Amino acid sequence: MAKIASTVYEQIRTAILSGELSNSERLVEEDLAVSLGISRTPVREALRRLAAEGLVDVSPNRGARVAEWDAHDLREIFDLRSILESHACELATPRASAAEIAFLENICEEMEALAKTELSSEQRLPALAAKNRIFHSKIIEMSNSSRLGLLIETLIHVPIVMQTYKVYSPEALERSLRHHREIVTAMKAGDEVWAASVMRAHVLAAREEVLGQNEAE
Amino acid sequence: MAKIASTVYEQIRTAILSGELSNSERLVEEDLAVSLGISRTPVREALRRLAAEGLVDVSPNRGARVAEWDAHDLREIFDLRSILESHACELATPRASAAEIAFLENICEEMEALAKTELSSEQRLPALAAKNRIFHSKIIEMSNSSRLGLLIETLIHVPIVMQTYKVYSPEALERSLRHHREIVTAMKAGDEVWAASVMRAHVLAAREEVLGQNEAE
DNA sequence: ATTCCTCTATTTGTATACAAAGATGGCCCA
DNA sequence: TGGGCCATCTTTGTATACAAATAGAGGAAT
Repeated sequence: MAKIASTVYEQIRTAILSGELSNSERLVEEDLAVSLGISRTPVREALRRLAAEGLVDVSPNRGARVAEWDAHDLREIFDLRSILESHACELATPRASAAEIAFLENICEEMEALAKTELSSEQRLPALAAKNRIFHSKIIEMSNSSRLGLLIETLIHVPIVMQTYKVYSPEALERSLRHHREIVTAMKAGDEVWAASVMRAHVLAAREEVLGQNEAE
Repeated sequence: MAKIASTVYEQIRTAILSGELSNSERLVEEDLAVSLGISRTPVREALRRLAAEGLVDVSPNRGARVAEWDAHDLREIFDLRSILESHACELATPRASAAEIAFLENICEEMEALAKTELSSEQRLPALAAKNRIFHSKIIEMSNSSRLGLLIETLIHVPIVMQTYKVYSPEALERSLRHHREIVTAMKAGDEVWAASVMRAHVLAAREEVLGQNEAE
């Protein structure tokens, strides 16, 4: 076990993203340390790191708690994602190789196949979400801008938390898959404006899907 | 003194931004601790925080060193800033109050007055840079998007480092001030597309100014 | 009964001690 | 003479001990 701090960081992060740690739950260093069988030092380091990523809030002398987000936060996040991911598309399009295009097309096919299966939503949604992340990550990677990737990475945490419990409607899912196809088509055509526009629409559509469910509560 | 870790964070950060710590210089925890008369613990926390902000690089078991940036990094950063700050303009324009517009106009006047003085570049550039930061920060604040502000904040560190030693040409300075004026005019007119476009041009122009000097070396 | 205050218990912040991983330099061998 | 290996020394990673600050409960005053 190389670094305890990194391990515990992953553990707490996973616990937050999976919803295991409820919203605004207090994260006491000592408690986490004993429950993991380690000392407070690496726990502390992990918490500060999570704070830097926005997954937990820490106040001086008052400790850390799981961060909380409302509809306004989600709107902000998706707006920014729509801008940054469409920029990634713009950068990626002129750089895209045939192999990369084929890779993206392959993901499209896999997702379409998954969507057609008769599995229950609970079974196929995680698989779809995983493929979806790969699709988006690939385009970001193709953009060849490490900082752009980092910015999007930090923005993506919160939607993941929300998605854990949300189910997309069949229409939204179909639209999403069509968007993916259209993005690849536009990139194949070398039209970065087209690709970027579809990506922006894609993320904004997702925003409405999530916000609609959330604001209705 | 409330929190030593925050104090030392500020100190190291200032030292990096002012160029006091040279590029890729090694930051040994023990050395920093004794030179500041404290223990390694808060130094360590400060270094990890700076790492999260991208000002230092840390490798496992090998410690931290001041981060290094090349022309490609700078290009990435200014590209992203141009997108994000123009978005801030777009959001800020419909929300701008008369008082806020007046505030921005006031900064424009102060900067123009500073530019006209007969002081040497070394004297007036820091003052101009400070006003410039206030101008941009104000617009970001007016956009009412805390995450947008955070993203831009992290992107801004590196250009500050570079600007420390760079001197803008008189033409670039004048163009910059005209951009500021035009941004305020566009916001006053309630035209967010205009405002955002000028802001984007403003940041991209700055990019060329910095890159031109840097790539020439 | 309510509000404010104080005291205590809990929790965070910092220091120090110890363990583990890298870097460095010299020495041996080819 | 040059390259590779071992020992040591430096530096980071983790644990523990102690100090400072906050939160919460209980009591006193109004």
